[in-house]
Amino acid sequence: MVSMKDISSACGVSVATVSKALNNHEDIGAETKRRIREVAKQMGYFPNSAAKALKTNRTQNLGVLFEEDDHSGLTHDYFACVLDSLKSAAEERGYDITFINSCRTRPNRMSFLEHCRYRGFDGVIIVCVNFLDPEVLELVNSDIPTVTIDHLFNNTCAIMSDNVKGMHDLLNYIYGMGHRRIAYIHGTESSVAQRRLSSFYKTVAELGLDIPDEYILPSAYRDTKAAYAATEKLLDLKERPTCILYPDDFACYGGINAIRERGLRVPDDISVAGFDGIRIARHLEPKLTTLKQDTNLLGRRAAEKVISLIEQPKTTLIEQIVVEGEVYVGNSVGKI
Amino acid sequence: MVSMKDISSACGVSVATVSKALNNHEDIGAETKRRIREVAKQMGYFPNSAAKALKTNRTQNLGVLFEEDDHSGLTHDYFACVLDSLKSAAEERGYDITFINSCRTRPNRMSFLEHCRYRGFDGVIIVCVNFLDPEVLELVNSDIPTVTIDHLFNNTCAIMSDNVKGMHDLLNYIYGMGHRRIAYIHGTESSVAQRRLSSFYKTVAELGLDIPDEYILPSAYRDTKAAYAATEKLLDLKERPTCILYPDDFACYGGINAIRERGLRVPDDISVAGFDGIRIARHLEPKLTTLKQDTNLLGRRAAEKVISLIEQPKTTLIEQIVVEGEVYVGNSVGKI
DNA sequence: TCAATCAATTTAAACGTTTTCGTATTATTT
DNA sequence: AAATAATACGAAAACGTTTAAATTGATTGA
Repeated sequence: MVSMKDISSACGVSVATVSKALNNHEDIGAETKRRIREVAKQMGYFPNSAAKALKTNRTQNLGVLFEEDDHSGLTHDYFACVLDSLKSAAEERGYDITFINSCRTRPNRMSFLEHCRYRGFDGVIIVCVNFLDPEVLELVNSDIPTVTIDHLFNNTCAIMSDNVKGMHDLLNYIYGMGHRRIAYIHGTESSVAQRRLSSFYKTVAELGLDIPDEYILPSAYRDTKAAYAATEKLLDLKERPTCILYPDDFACYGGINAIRERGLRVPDDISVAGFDGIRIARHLEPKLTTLKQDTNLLGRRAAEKVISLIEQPKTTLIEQIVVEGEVYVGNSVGKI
Repeated sequence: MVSMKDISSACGVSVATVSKALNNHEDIGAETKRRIREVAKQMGYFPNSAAKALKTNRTQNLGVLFEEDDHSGLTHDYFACVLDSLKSAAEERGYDITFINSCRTRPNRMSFLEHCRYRGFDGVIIVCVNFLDPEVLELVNSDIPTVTIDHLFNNTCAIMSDNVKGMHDLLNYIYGMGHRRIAYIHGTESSVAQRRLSSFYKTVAELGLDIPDEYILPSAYRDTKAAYAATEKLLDLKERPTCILYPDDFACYGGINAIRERGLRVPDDISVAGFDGIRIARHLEPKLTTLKQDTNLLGRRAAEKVISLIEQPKTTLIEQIVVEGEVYVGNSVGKI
């Protein structure tokens, strides 16, 4: 590897001059600068990130925290899309992305925070994780610039997909299609689930709908079996709903299976709506009517925010950034 | 950050002794070692990876190269699953994962190889990329231990999903279900596509089938529209196939749409089979009969291989590791 | 003309490790 | 008891940078 020393010898200047020339400092003569840069390029010089990091305490590297346990992180379309966009946005700004989470069963493993310190991440983005995990809290409460996605801590920046407005819009669309008996099979155990559920209640109240309790059923995210079972319950009701909302698109297909199994058609006999807007749903029949979350913007905002926390810590607000989604109109919700 | 110096002061020994104690060198007394380690733990010491890397030229960090252009990398179920498993396997062995590819439009961006040198990756895994890209070649031809997935270079280790056997098994299954008129809408422009196609020809020959030319149609991967169009062509034939193979599961649903649009049912009127085994396909109707590639093993083997190239360069063979998939029997292929 | 200012460059220390080689102490052999 | 070997530890250099402070030489102002 060619180092600054090599360049300095080649140019007959000191290493300091080379460093300053390459970093475009003010106090180096224009001609010297030009010469050094030319030689550097020609010799194929590239900085050594480790040395730079050691000296500056900056790595230009961001840590990303993803849930490992159930492999719902990377392999979940929503989060994968967020990560993809996050990554692009970070790279545009010269930051690389490294995964934080190391498997928990490793002997002598580091905590998330320890791992971050070890690697010297300039900032951290927490994408999808159990937010009650003590290790996550430790990380969030550290002095490392942190941004969370879809979860609100009191001392970090959060990029939030607007689940409240999302549910509101989706419900209004469905209402607009003439539906009055709307059931909601909702996710559980996350603040996102809570927000959607309360937005559901609020919106049906606004719309003056009277939704019976048995129309509201809990079901895990991305669990087609559970959604199937919940759907069956709804179909067994004497007065069955005309439209069913699901925790997410994936689960929605579990519900569709239950519906079809009874010889009912979507959307002719009963309508369904998903949530997320996973891409494959646009290519299947029925094309899911769903709330498409703006994964691209979510990832991008997260990267931008954490980088500005790193680079302008004073002027960057600790705030909650809300990213709106939009109703994607497929053909799973019919007109009544 | 607490450093070795802090520990050395606290213990009244030299930094060298601390380093050796923590790295479990032979020439440090048992009691001293114990004491140093205890103090280190108690002071919350963790090594500084940058300093360590600077000194040892080892980062314990692997670079992963993913295609960016069409975002078919991270957000593609197959590759996401491979990455997920890759990541777990690497982390079990103490290696972290960082993305290599930085966006190509950046001014003054580094080539892949430059990026790897800059970050000092100990090894590289190339997952999904245009293998003809000069930058990829430069990387592959460098002295950095490299493993490719699903592509064979002459000088690197390759982890290959067994597309030949996969196609063979899938065809045999379909044949076993009584199908004789089997069409293949195949992917293009990759060695994977080539291998599958030649395995298709070989297998139909073995089976003594006579497949007319018009049963073989090209179509891009994951392109539902193209698959739809190709399917229509097949359905227009005077003697239509009884089963259609698709480049991948995603595309297969495009084909299913075309079939259903004509009032035909899968698998009663016509059968279809996918390739990949993306998870959602098991939750949809029809459940795709497909060749499920072993993404878990692919990722794991890749991580293991690159790490052994790093840690035992002498004894590690440059070889091709083949990972078999298996026919996943859904209900999209019917009995004839 | 002499000090003062300024621009351009260098010196040297520092970042936190690892590692070679040397030294001091103790144990073993003769 | 002396020589030798083994054991435990330390000194110092090195890795490739950055940066504060010092230095040099030229230019300016009075």
